[in-house]
Amino acid sequence: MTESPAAPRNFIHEAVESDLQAGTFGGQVVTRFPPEPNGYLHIGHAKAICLDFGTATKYGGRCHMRFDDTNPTAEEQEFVDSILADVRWLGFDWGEHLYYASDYFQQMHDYAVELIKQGKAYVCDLTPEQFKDYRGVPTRPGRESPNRNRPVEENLRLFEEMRQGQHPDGSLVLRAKIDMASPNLHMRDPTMYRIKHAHHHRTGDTWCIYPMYDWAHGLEDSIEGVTHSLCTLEFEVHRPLYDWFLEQLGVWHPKQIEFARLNLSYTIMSKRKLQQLVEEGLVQGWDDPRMPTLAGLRRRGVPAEAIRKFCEEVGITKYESLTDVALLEHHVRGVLNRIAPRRMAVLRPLKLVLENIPEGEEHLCEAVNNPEDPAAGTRPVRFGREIYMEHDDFMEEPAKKFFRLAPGKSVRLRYAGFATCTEVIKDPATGEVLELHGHWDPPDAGLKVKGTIHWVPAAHAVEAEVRLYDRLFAKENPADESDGTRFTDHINPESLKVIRAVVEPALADVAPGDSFQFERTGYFCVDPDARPGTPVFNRTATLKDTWAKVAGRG
RNA sequence: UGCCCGAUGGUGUAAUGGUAGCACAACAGGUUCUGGCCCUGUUUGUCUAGGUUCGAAUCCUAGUCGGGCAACCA
Repeated sequence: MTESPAAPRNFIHEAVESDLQAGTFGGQVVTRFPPEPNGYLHIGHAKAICLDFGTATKYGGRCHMRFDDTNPTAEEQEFVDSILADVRWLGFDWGEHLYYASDYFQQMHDYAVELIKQGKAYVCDLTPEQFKDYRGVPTRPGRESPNRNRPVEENLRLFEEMRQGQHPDGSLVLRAKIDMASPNLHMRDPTMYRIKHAHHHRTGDTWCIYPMYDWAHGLEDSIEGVTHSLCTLEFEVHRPLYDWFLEQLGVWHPKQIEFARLNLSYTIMSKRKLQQLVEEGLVQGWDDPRMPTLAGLRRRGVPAEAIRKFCEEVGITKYESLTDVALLEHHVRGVLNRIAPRRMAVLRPLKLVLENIPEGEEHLCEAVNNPEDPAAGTRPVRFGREIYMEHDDFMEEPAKKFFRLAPGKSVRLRYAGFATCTEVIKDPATGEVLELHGHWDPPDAGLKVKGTIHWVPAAHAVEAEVRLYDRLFAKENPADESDGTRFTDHINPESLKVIRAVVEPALADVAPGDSFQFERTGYFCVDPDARPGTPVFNRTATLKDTWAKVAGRG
């Protein structure tokens, strides 16, 4: 593992340490990451993954990768595959500990029979409407089902009939007999099994009854010898039930500990909402680079290491918070700054003709590949009479503190000496600046200039498609619809701008997934859509732009 | 309104009865062939009211505010 050394301690680690000290679980630490294979993983899951695997690693234990596949109508093999790939990409290794809840279906069934025999579970034929009615509401106790005192033998017979497929979907359920007056709704005789004549992606048609989460999850943990079952806050009210089942059965009893899920500003994390974005075509798929899915972040060019560092830094608490997406961006830049090779790319080209360089004459410049990493070496870049520069690096009437090119002014050309602007060629009709002419001075001319700009040699410029991504939502907390608006109302119309840029020849031959820093512009990652000769780059993040702030202030 | 959980700068967190610290963000400056990186500095915080204590962010009580819970979902 490439985890940074001192992962900060949190209240869960304290609990683990105290269990270790007390010998509660025989000195072991076993955690698990238990996704349901019904969607793609997102950065919120990454927090859980880092916690589950990180805690196990920290205390010399192990973490199980387990699919909680107890609902065949929602789950698919496609999601199993993507989840596995995403966890691996994030940098975690479950070794041989890959499990499926569906592998325990027989064992869970047998435990259910045992509970029936103990008189602690019964088959109930209440309709969903009646069920709801009998359960009551939080402020008032429920009523007992008329089936509650069905004899054990009859319960066994009916449950067996359920298993054999003799009853239609929804006609019967198996319920735990706990307490219809409990202030905790989940303790009011919760459902353990429902009938679903559905094809399961792993067990096929072997089963037509499927266990409910509360019944299944604790058993999965117990069967695998999990010690610390870490989950999000909304399961807190389920804990008494988790404990109740394992106590009745007298089996291995892990400790469930809850923590707050991750919320990111300008982002939505709900699986349902993400699905809606995909289905309504508001994004281009689960791996759209604007999506907070791991697949999307990967395609965007966000390094796994940045996600791990981010997850480590947001910490683990029981307080529901909204983390600033700027913190993620900070780690993205931090990692990429260290490893991304530098290249020159001009996003909005403006031609600059250096009149004192003869046509056809070329100079070779030596460009540094990564100032943060001397081992990355240098590369040659050809330089000649005509170059492309960034349109934004020219101002006909320069603002105060504008250190770039303007009529009569000079700038340094990165690695290639100096340019002084002598003439501005404009479209007479629109006034638009079309081309610049100027004078060139070699690097040793020693002109006193404050600015350096990047450029691409016109004779060797390579055209590229560049996708400029920005945050998907313009509202800090788009998931909050309490103001009467819907999250889709706040989609940032500028979240994607596709442009044609010119890049230096060294960027002509790149592979999908390669990351670069386009000097002075941002970090970019090669998209799988790239074809030989026409690279496609996704903007991962901009560079910090002090000038934009100064200019923005007016 | 029944039960459960929580509350520390703008944001995320640390301090486990003894100097409220770190990171991000913001701001100011230094450095610089990237207005990047790096470096220095500044601003801003313990929800309220009582209580325990020599001493409370921390313990107790009450309140306020926020979140969660009424799928045959997980």
